[in-house]
Amino acid sequence: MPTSPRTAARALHKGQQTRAAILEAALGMSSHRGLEGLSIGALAEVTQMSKSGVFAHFGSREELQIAVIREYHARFEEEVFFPAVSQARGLPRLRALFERWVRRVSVEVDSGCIYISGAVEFDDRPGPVRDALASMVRAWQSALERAIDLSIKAGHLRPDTDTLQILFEVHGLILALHHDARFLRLPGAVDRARRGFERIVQAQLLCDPDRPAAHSLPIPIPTRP
Amino acid sequence: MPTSPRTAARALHKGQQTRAAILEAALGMSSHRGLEGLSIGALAEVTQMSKSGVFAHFGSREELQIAVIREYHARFEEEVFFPAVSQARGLPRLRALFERWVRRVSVEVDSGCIYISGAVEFDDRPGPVRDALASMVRAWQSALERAIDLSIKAGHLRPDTDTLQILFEVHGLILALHHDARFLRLPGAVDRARRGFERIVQAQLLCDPDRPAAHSLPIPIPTRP
DNA sequence: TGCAAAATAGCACGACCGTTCGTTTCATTC
DNA sequence: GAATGAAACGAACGGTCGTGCTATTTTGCA
Repeated sequence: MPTSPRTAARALHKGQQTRAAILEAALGMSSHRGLEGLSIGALAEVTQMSKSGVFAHFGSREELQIAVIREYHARFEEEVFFPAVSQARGLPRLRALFERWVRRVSVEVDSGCIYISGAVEFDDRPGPVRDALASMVRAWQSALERAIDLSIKAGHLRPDTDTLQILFEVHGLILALHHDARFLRLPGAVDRARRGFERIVQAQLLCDPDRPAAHSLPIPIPTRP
Repeated sequence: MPTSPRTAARALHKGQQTRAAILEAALGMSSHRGLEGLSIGALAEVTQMSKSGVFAHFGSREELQIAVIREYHARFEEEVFFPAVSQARGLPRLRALFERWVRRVSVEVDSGCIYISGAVEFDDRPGPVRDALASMVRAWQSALERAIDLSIKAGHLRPDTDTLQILFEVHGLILALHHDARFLRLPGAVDRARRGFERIVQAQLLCDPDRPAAHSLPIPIPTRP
């Protein structure tokens, strides 16, 4: 297969290639230590490079942090959002979104969610990093908001449903899951989150367009390549 | 009033006095920057002392962090727990606990809850700080657990109520409140938390021993001396 | 194959970190 | 007033941090 060298789909130039490798390591590091725990020196050690070599790819620590946030967002979309929007509008799609979100967070029991840790680290530290983080979180929240709205419009949820209230409570379930599973290391938090979700949905249910219990969705467990 | 100088109830010796002042400043600092953001140098600047002067009172940064956690816990108890246990067993007490918890977190919109930020900072950083934090959080959670259990035993909540599930969901509401109010700066998060709590309680209600809407409890707003 | 450009290394800087140590200040007691 | 013990200071240490510089190597294209 002849690849035109400059714009070839996958034939990254050396620079972009190592940049991607650095970003990969940075993603792992900030999942563990948080975005503030991201250190160029430690990153250089992991990637077997010099500090300045790592540094040159991003120009500043702040830019690196923002790049990490963007990369995390892209992966989150790919793993949670995109597969779920292939489901039918309304409750099935909303269920798929939540289920994949739960799975993502429970996979992250050993690595942490950057949205959640970042929200705590930057909640009163204004600047471009916080802005980037907040805009990503808002994007995800309005995606959920749309899914809830569609569930109402589709007649799956009661028309007097308070969309933002549902969003608030569902988000709370995820945060509690992250807290209990990751900090307290309690078992069974995943099921508690799922049961909480079902309880919220049941209370607003008009008619269930899906199987009654959504505990075993036929969604294949996503594997990261 | 003659005070015997050594064991006088309130006449703290100079050492304990400045130690308390340092702790006060440290509490404020770690509410804003997190326990990891606590810096002896910055603390010395705030308290108008030398770094080594501050240091000597705690022996290490870790000990300082643990002292901060203990102090935070004591204040949390005094402000949330103790006043609430004066309420009648069962739902009234549970409502009071939640309401005071909500108020505390919403006051902390400008300063942050150490339990929440600490959980994120130390979720995979083992050591004495994490242990201290976890034991305080667990203490608070089991206090809530007891209150929920008493609500069941008192016949206020259905006997088949899953105590830990309620605890999980209620905790999620607080975390969502902290996230939305503090990071996203969304208005109305406090009411969303209250409505979420009422929804959870209503679903498990046997007979309401209190006024139907618990939005305006006759609890005086606690003011910190 | 050669050459420009991109990528990386090496080194040093200033700042801040927690910690140590010897000294000085101060209040209390004999 | 001298002696004693606690409290605070000041300077320094070794370390890590992000960030500039300047070489040097590597890469990709003519």
